Amino acid sequence: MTTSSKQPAKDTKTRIMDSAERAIVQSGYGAFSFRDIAEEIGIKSASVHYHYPTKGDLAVAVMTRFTDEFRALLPDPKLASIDPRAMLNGFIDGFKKKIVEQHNMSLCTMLTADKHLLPESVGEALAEFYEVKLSWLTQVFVRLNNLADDQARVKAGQLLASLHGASVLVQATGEVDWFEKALSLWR
Amino acid sequence: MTTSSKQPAKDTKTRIMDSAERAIVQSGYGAFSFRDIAEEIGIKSASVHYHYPTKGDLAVAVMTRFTDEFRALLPDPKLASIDPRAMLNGFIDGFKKKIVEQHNMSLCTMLTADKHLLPESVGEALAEFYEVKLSWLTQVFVRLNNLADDQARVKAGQLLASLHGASVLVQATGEVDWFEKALSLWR
DNA sequence: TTTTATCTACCTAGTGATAGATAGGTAAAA
DNA sequence: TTTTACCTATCTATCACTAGGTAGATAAAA
Repeated sequence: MTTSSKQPAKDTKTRIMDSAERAIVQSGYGAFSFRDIAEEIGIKSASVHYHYPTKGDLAVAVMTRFTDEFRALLPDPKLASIDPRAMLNGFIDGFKKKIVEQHNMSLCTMLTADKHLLPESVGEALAEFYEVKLSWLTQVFVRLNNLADDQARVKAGQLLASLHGASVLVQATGEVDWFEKALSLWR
Repeated sequence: MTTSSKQPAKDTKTRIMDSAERAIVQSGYGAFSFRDIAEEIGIKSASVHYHYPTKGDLAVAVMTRFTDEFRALLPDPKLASIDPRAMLNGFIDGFKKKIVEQHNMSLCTMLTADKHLLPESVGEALAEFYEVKLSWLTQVFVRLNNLADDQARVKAGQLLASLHGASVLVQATGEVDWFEKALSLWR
């Protein structure tokens, strides 16, 4: 009774972002439309513009939310109670879950491919996301392999490339096994 | 004088494919148009449809030509006169040239990202290209590391993932250095 | 307690631009 | 005379985006 009768399931802004994220991940920035989103959640496209004036605004909101949720999932790399190996595997598993189980490429890979079409603001949100991943992985490699910062950052880039490239392979061939094969170097 | 006066510089079909390939690589399948291509080469969009009835036909032609040219550049993996290490480096350098110097992602990465939008025929041409790369790399790794076929194919997938992932990193960050960093594992 | 004003979240109806694709014509080459 | 390679002109669909309106909630003023 007292349990938040003010919260009507999910608010419209959230439902719009959910739909947009799914559409971008599936078809890219150029191929998702306000009309499709509106239809999916049962309002008119003009009402989507009410919440997010432009397509760029919506994409930035999606990307920002994604980055925040992602950051929240990452443990502190310095946390002594977690083995850095386990952190790495957790990171890889998280990526795998997104691309293999949902059967598409990651949000950031899709937006990167469409970078020439993006408003600058979306490009910035995208760059920030890569920086979050790179700096977290760098810290983990520093701990795991006793490396200097710049050396660890190179390794972070290598792993990140393997992950993104694995998603390309999976998508292109339709064979999900390629993910584990491509990542077996790191496990 | 006798040098092919039949070949008037470049025929229209070729110029259309050149323009389409550049456009796909730069902006993806969804964001290249018959109108843009027509304007670029100085004819009308209806005339592009004369040569390639549908967008899918044009994309298949581009992808097929790309695969053929690519295949022609690859040396026979069994050729004793070439060190397999050198073959690998040549492969990586070829990829690097495409994505770093031309400053965009590869044709196949772009089309893979847009796979949900592609006519089936384009998807098939794309899959064939990946198979060409994978089987060539597999043969090279068999020779280089004395591996069984299936083990070598896993390594081929790992390298291919690194390459494609590196192009994503370069595109996302704008820092071309990421290519060599991500590939340093393999050189 | 009623009125007035404001805000939220949607709507209808439309803009101009652009997309892929087609019908039908023309002029030159084979 | 048929084919080739282009053209003009147009079709229908869809795009992002906007103007202007409305029902309902909230809240301050009378």
